[in-house]
Amino acid sequence: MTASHRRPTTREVAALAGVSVATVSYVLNGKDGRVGEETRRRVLAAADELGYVRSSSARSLRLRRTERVCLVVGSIGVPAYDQLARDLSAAADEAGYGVMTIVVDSPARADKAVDLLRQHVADGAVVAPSVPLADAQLRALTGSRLPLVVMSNAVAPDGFDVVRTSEAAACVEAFDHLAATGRRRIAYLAHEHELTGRQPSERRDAYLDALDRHGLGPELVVPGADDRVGAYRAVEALLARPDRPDAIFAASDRAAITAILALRDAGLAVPEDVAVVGVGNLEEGRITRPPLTTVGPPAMDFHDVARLLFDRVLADETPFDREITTSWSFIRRGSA
Amino acid sequence: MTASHRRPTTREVAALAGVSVATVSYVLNGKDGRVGEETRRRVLAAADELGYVRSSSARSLRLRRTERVCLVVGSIGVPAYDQLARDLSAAADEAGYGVMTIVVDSPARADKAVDLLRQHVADGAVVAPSVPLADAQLRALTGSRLPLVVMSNAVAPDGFDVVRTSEAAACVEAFDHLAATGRRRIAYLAHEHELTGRQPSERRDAYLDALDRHGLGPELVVPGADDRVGAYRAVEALLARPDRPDAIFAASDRAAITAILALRDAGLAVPEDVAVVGVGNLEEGRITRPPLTTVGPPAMDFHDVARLLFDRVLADETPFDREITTSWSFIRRGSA
DNA sequence: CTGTTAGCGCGTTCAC
DNA sequence: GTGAACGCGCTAACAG
Repeated sequence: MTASHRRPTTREVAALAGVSVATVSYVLNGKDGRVGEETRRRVLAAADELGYVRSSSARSLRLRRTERVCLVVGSIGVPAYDQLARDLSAAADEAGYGVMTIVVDSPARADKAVDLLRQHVADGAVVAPSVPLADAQLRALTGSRLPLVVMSNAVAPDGFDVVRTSEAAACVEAFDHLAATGRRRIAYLAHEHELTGRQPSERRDAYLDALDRHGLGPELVVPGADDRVGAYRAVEALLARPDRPDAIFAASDRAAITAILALRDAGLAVPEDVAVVGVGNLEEGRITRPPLTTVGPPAMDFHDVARLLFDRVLADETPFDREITTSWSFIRRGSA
Repeated sequence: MTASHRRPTTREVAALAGVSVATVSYVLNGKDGRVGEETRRRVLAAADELGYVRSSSARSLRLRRTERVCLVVGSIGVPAYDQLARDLSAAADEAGYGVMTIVVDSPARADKAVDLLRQHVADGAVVAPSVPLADAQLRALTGSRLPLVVMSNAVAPDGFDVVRTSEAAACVEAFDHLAATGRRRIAYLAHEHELTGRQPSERRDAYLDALDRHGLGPELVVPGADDRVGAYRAVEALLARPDRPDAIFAASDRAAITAILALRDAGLAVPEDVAVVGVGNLEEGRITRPPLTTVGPPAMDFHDVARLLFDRVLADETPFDREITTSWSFIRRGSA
């Protein structure tokens, strides 16, 4: 492998091997049966000597395919997104594809993400931001014929697959359980985007509805579900209130787990003094004392999502739109 | 915007606007001053009408630049990697670049990652797998003139920048502190890759060294630092031993925090019965009871890394190799 | 059966 | 404001 400044091209390999570029391409792509053994060897030797590596841009241009997929998420470091990233990355790897990640944490970034996607930086995308894309943005993407899997409860399949969660019923069940066991003052520990976003939150709607149906006090919604430190502080603040809650429903398991800790640190018993319910069904909920009662899917995995995407990406003709719903349930353990 | 099957090209926009493709390109890239206002408007209108979006592959090919960077990490869902991903993503976003993520969790994947990188799927990369790349792999990458920032204590700059952490001294300090406060049986809660990998671990070396210097018992190294559930189980197992430890040094803060919980659940006092030290200096260590004593950087951020990379990526000529060392310290809070 | 010729994919930019 | 070359790999059609 000779050192040189410009990357060698198939032309140079061909020249060195004394063959045409076509032959080089056939050899390098394993299209054997078209090339004699001896020639094959010469080409490989030449490529090796020059340190030839094909240009992925040129290849993508010619193939009209990038062999990359894109993951659009709301943030990094959230259990569900991380798992999605892992599962998609594993599936991509298996298919010989790469993964681009775009973090969409503002409307401006959403626009930029849509632009990028329309420029065909990837052959398909899983779209799962915490704030769903606008209809117009989705249409822009399907308009550019990009294979798409959208994770959202707010849209129906329309040129793309949809993966949704049916969380409402399970949440209702959780709140009914809290009410039935005598909780009168239920606090809701919310994600930031539930408070600022325009999108409805099934969880919070279930909360408001339950308060209403059971004739329970004024709503008590505070932020703090996004991270553990925030959750701890939020719970501390809740406990300092004169109308201290006797139950906390946290929009994330991480926050709920932290709530249990904060309550214990404050000398309160869970669930006797304060009941705690989380969302997500993290493994970690099994090691708290008491174990965390939660609302969530049977297991956190996104193989389905990855499969839907690659079905579309690798398909010859556009497949029918599909829709998968993951049913959540109320998983009663010890904290409520 | 007319619906059509093939994506429109600059040629078609040019034709519709009655100008040349060169003009279209100039207009679309804001190279004004070369184009009259009226023409400009016509081009823009034509592009809009056709729903023109430029092909990023063609652009990359021509520009010899992908406007993408790559992040190579050992896994997803680990606090430090997640933060790195966030910081890199933010920097990339600002520069109008995208981020590809490659998860390298096996030697085979490392080879594939190096291949991809050599094919120029990105204009530069931050390489930070839990198991460092082999020298030959690094050389293969610098050989293809790829701007590179390597996070590793095991290599010296050589055509790439290196970001290292000086954790040894702080770890030694931590162990000395444990010994000085009378701990005689110190357990080490290790990452899986510390046990299986060939790479030396500064933390564990500091541990072994300390045992030796202070004449402390046989080593007690168990896996469990990788995730919270594993950490909880590992600590339970440690406590069931006849030679129960009186101190636990966990290779991650997440494990250390979990250890505190497990100890409390077992009815033991921290630090009186068992001292706990973590690694990483997570914010979360401030909300445990007692607050977590840890070894780590003053703050977990990777702006430096991102800056180094983009300095290289955006530089006209290859800059000098640089090396940044983040000094860790022993941060004594309540748990030891 | 083995290998070649030649054009294509599409945006960018220099010389006129 | 334009013509045309160029970046580089892929493959259909063709020749020996």
